Amino acid sequence: MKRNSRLSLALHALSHMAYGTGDAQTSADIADHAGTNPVVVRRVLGKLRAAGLLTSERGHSGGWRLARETKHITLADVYAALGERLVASEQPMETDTCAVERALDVRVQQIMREIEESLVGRLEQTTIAGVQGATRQVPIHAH
Amino acid sequence: MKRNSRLSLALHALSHMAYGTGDAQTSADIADHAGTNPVVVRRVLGKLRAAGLLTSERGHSGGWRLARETKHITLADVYAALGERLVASEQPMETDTCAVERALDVRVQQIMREIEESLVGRLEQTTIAGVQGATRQVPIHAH
DNA sequence: ATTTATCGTAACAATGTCAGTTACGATATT
DNA sequence: AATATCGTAACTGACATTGTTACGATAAAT
Repeated sequence: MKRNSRLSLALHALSHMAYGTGDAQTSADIADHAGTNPVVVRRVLGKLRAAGLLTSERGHSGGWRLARETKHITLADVYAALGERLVASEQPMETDTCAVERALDVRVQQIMREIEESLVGRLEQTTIAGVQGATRQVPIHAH
Repeated sequence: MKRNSRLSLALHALSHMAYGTGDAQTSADIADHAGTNPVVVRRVLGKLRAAGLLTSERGHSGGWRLARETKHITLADVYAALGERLVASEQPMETDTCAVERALDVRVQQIMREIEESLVGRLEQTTIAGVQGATRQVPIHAH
């Protein structure tokens, strides 16, 4: 895995769990399916749990479960849970530049925020059920 | 500078040049204004030149000029020029997973591409003139 | 109670990306 | 000839990210 792997892994895991039998999915299983490591899975899914999208249980026969139906989880929820800012950044401004430059900075950051908001708006329009459901419609070209 | 600094720097430089007197702007000047280094500026603006958004001249009294009016340069042009992929990635799929997993992979990547396209659609709606023009309307709070 | 399976988390290594920097050649003006 | 500027390579340091090992905490199974 390489870039945007957290978001990609989260979508993978959520979609996969939606297929599950109702049993909890272990991080080892999810890691196998997603081609990564159990600790990495726990790291990422831990954020989703903190956001109330998943629950986890320790101990024997523990693992991960969906906290709600996938049709009530949007990509924006996942994005927010991971705390990613693909476009905008929340760095404070430098104060040692002139007023004109600062105004330009403000404007550029404002534009970035607007784009970020637009992105989130788009993410709100797709649910995990939408991702997962459509998977069935994708033709599988087995080589 | 830290994150998304290339895009941010590009917007900065373009907006700044739109204010210029018509003289070419040197990378040193732009670097000063943007709080970075001339070489970094030349790196980033070089991509904009390759995309036909800017021209540059070597030698004494050389520098950078806009290749078109700022109202004919959209943020999507800049984004494309920089070759950034904020959302999607163009990495090839792994072939050693099972068909179901591959189908899920395909679907996740498809979703990412759709989001990327949506982002570009949003970027097309704002021009550099829009960034620059609105700057005048932003109140300057001088501290 | 012991064993086993699982999460939670810390610590570390390997890797990759990126901005910054120095240096120097090429080129164009003065 | 001197000067200013871009173009580019090479290197460094900072930082982010993933993978990995290790180990404690917890809960079920026996």
